[in-house]
Amino acid sequence: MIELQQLVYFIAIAKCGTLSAAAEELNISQPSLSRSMKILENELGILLFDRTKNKIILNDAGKLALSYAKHVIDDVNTMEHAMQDYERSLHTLTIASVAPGPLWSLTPNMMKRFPKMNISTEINPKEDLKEKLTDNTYQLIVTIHPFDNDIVSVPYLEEQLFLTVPQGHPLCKYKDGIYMSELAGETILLYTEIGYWEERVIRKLTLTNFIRQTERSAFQELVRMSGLPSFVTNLSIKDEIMHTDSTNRICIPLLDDDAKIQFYCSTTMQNREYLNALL
Amino acid sequence: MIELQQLVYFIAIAKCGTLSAAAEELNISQPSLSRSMKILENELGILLFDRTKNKIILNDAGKLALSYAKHVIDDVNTMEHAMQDYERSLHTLTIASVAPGPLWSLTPNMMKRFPKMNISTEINPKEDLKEKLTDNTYQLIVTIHPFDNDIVSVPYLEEQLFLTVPQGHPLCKYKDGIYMSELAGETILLYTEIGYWEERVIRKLTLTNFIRQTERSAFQELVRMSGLPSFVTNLSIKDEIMHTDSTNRICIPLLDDDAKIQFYCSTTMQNREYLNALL
DNA sequence: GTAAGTTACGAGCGACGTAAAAATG
DNA sequence: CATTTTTACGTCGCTCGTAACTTAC
Repeated sequence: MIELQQLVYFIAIAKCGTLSAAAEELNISQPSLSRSMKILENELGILLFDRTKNKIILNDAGKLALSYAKHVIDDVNTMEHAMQDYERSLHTLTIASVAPGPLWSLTPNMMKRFPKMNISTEINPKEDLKEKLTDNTYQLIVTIHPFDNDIVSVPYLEEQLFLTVPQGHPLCKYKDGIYMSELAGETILLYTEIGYWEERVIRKLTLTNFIRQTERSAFQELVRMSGLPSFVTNLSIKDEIMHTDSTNRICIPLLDDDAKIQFYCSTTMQNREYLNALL
Repeated sequence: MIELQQLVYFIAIAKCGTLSAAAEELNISQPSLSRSMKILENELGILLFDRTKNKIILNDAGKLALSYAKHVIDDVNTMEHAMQDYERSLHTLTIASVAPGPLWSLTPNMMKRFPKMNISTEINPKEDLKEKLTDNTYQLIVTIHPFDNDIVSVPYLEEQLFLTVPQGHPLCKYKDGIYMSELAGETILLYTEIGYWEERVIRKLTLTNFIRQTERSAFQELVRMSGLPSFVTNLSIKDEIMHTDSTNRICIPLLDDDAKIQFYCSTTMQNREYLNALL
């Protein structure tokens, strides 16, 4: 039987041009390499090199064999990588959510519950979460609706949108609640990485001016320094409370139905142990 | 590095279901097989089997690995066969001719000149001989025209068509020569494997009746027994002369231009040594 | 108890490296 | 004379097989 190592050696010789150079690169002795190639030639039943007394070069058969050998080695490498990827996937829990809020508690929760797993999270407001759950791209998804058909779903968290404004801001008069329609003409600071909230609320506020900021820390700095209104939710408020206190901002609940989302956490039947933590 | 043998073992286990059965089939001991699989698992970095104390079955990773392993082994087998085919091709001289006549002398000629080669011959009256010479399907071709452009051609033989009839047959009056047009209405025995002659002459004799025979010996028997006319050529006549004598048949040359063919023997530049024998 | 898999141990084959030889430019 | 390949030889390691052990049906 051909040995893979022989093929690797053979490819190295083709690449390096001489036995000596290839042996150097392969960290083996040159006599060993010479022998290996003779054995390979015997196994294939055909000479792969034109040999003169002090020169050895691929002949036509060698060139033919080279293309096959590369193919075989490529396949072996593909196999090894595929198996490594699969092994890694066994230790990776990928969570996708339509909005960031649920991940703030779900991620640490899962890290504690499955300490040996690599937790990978992703905000994906698109429609393909269920599909990617089924094809195992994701093992856990957070959406705004439950699923059935071999998918297990549980209600997870409810997220309520608030507007925060500094003390003394004109909007303070709505401190018991405000409707989105009343934000027309206002300028509001907006953190951009909010997933489905963008589509759910922000796109509808066509008469409101937004100052967008993608960097979380820069956004928080702007909130503190500018005195402009911004959004928070019941889920984000723990992060923001420090700033809320230090700047004396007040939280105004948004009263529209759209300002409240019930999230559901779903996974496949075979991964349902991931949901036990939430029951 | 993975060993191909390990993959072969692995595939055998998947096929046989148990280590014992696979070891039996592979003609190795079962402990050896058990060890090989553990080593393979180590090399791939992932367990391929679910092991209970006295049972071992492929897990999901194993099923994944199996498909890759089969692919790798297939490629190796393909490589081995390709190299064997190539090796064989180095020892095979394939000659194609548009008609059988030239092969009767060319084949023994080449066998004597290249005694280590396997000589393979083929009658091919189609237009693709030059193409198949270039792609090395054929190494030597016999056609009715010479070629140029990296192809070496030499005139080889001239073949002249004759009609043989028994003594006393009405056509004997044409013993100095006959035209094809004068064969209208005659019934003639025809050996079918005549390549280009079929198209060159036979198809044009629309008013002549043919009794076709594919088997050479049966054809010769028919010629001897029936007293019907048949065709011979200057190249075939050595085979037929015995019958000609024993049955007192006479040969009548066909006088049309079409009844004479000049053949050319051609090969590629790299194989031009094959033509040296003919110069 | 039989059949299957794993562990332990000893033997043999094979691959490797060093050293030396042969050949070319 | 330097570079390259091949041959010879001794050592080390790997794989194999036998034997013994464990476990399940």
